[in-house]
Amino acid sequence: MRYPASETAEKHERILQTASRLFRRNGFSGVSVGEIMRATGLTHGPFYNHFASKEALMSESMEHASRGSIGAVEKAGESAEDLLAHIDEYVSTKHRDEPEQGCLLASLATEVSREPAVKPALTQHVSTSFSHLAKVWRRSSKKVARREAIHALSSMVGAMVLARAVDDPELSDEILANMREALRQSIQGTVAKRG
Amino acid sequence: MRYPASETAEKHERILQTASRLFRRNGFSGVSVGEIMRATGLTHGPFYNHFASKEALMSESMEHASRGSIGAVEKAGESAEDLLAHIDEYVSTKHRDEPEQGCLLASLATEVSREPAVKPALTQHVSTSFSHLAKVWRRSSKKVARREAIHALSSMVGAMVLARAVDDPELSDEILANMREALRQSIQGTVAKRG
DNA sequence: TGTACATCAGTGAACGCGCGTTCACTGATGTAC
DNA sequence: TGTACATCAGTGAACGCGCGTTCACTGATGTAC
Repeated sequence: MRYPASETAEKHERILQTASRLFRRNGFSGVSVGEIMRATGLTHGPFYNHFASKEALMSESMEHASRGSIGAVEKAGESAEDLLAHIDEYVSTKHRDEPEQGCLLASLATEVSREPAVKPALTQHVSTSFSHLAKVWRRSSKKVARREAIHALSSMVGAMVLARAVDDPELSDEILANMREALRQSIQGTVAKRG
Repeated sequence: MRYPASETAEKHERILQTASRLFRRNGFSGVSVGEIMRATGLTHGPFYNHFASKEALMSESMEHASRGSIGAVEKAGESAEDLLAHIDEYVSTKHRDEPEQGCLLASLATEVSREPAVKPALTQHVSTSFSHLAKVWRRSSKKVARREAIHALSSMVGAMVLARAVDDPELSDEILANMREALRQSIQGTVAKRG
């Protein structure tokens, strides 16, 4: 049957929202189209009224998640204090235990490296993140600022990936606590100096 | 038909070898049992003479890959020079482009975080790696040594994950080059001091 | 304003496919005598 | 040393299952007159 036109866009949005959460929790290959539609409260058939394929949804949901989180990264780039606050949130047990609303790089980057269709969306997100974060080192040279931004973001992603993959809760907590401390030291050291 | 007993152990080893390469290249869910057996030169039936399940193979192949690579990590822990040499190999375009013989953390850690059966093997690998790498900071306190080891390994893994996920070759190269430089700076700074 | 009809998002059964896994069977090897 | 037979890794057809995707159909909505 036909439905009010106004609902279509809203449903599209809800599918994206659900997909981006489920993908971050279980990975692209760990979630079926049917599951996403069921979780959205629809049957699986009309999926193809909204998206050309699962691959297309993967890419769009990545853009959706990026739009939803890039604001926090921008804020983190405003000052060393903002960056340190962002790091404390990012490199936390809460973020480790709740991937579905967390960083898309930590949950999906490895799978994206095997899914060419999703790479452009992720590349955009990474590139923008570096630019935002580099602003923290505005008193240093562009070269140093960029290097430190890359170092910081890579460390955060790597620490989260390892903390989630490890079985031993103590080791996992230790990875996060040490990384927060290491980043704090590193940032306080580099932001102060001129490059 | 029955085959010489001597061949059985050798075939088991070959399956592990093939699996650990294919898993690192395409991920656990990106490789089927049939593909692994075919690549090993066997039919898929006898797989279950060697392994209880695909999950069991995933775990054993992780241990196999760990055994094959932990020596390089041990070597890296011998001195700051050895660590820097290891970093130059690890954070390289060659390693980025050849995941099948590369670091299992960079290729598989995210998937392992959703595969409880494989976590113990990976945890062991991570734990041992930290211990080996921490030796580089033998003149610092245990606490600082461990923190720097965690920082270094997480950065390396994170940089590799991002470099592989990104579409733009220039950005990817830039991530690697900057991370090598950032790690060099960081290690030269911290190894020199006492903690 | 009321009526007739075209639209098209949603429905849900069905498709082909590849997956992990099972199993009755084969036959060279290894062993008992 | 020679023969008879039990062993068991390898064979390959077959299994049930869930996947991504398709499609003939439905019927309330929006539109033409």
